[in-house]
Amino acid sequence: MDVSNLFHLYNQKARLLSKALNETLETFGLYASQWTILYTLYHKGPMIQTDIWRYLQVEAPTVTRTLTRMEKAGWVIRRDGTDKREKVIELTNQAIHKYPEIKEAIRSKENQFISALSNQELDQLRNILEKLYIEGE
Amino acid sequence: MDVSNLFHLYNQKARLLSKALNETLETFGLYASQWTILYTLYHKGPMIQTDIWRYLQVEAPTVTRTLTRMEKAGWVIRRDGTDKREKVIELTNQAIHKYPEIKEAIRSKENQFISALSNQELDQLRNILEKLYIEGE
DNA sequence: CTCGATTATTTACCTAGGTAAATATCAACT
DNA sequence: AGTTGATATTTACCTAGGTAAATAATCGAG
Repeated sequence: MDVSNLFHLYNQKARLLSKALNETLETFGLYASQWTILYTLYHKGPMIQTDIWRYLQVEAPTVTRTLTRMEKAGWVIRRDGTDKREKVIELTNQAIHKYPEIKEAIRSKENQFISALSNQELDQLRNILEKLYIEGE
Repeated sequence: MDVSNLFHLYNQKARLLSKALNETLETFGLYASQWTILYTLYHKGPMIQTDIWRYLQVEAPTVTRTLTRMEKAGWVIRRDGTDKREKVIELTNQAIHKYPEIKEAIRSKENQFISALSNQELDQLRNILEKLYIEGE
């Protein structure tokens, strides 16, 4: 059995899910990738950029750029750390204030995505995703 | 149970899988997204651009750009259709010749990705992915 | 204390995806 | 035949991800 179709399907769905989520977030002037940073900062408090990209498993330049856009849009503030190489990132009051509303919109959309799945299937999916073997991860 | 982590995990794996596949394809001077077009043309023969993007479920400009890069790299040829609006895309001899070797490299890598999964889990994954509900799809 | 290595961030350059709008061609109808 | 509407592709402008290399600041050993 050829497994290529499976990965093609996987990637296709990933794209379509992001696209749909971006449409939902458009109302808030936010993008899915920015939301993952907002979400992380909301739950973990102020963080160094390095901690953010390591946690999210993306590269440093990706976070630098996304934070620049988020700063411009008023979601985060960049503060110099005591270690002058570091930048401490924290949410603005506006971001904290709007968080619950955005979170609810996303919860609703995500529930729509999985509306045809049983709890057992959700467990299976999580389990399978964690078992994917990616070298160097 | 919050389902956000599940989607975060899903997207993270999607990124890491693409990254790993791109590393494998680097030897051939090819990228994962270009491979999906090469693969499609190899199996379906010459296609109009519109047929390609509808089949792959991406937008037209995405295919325009990727084909431009693939043409420059010598993987495809763009020919004018009888309908002068259309461009017929076909693989070069070079692309057809190299296909088996690339296909094998990908097959090998993908088998590594799923090496910890049973056949039952592969079926489950395919089934779950197809059940994801994305409006407008 | 200074010099070399390490670490944090940024910059420059690449692929890939999206939307909105411009072009160009075709089709169909009066 | 000319006009109108639809279709195929492209262009311009945006976000997001990656690598390699440049900067800047810190750390540690001698």
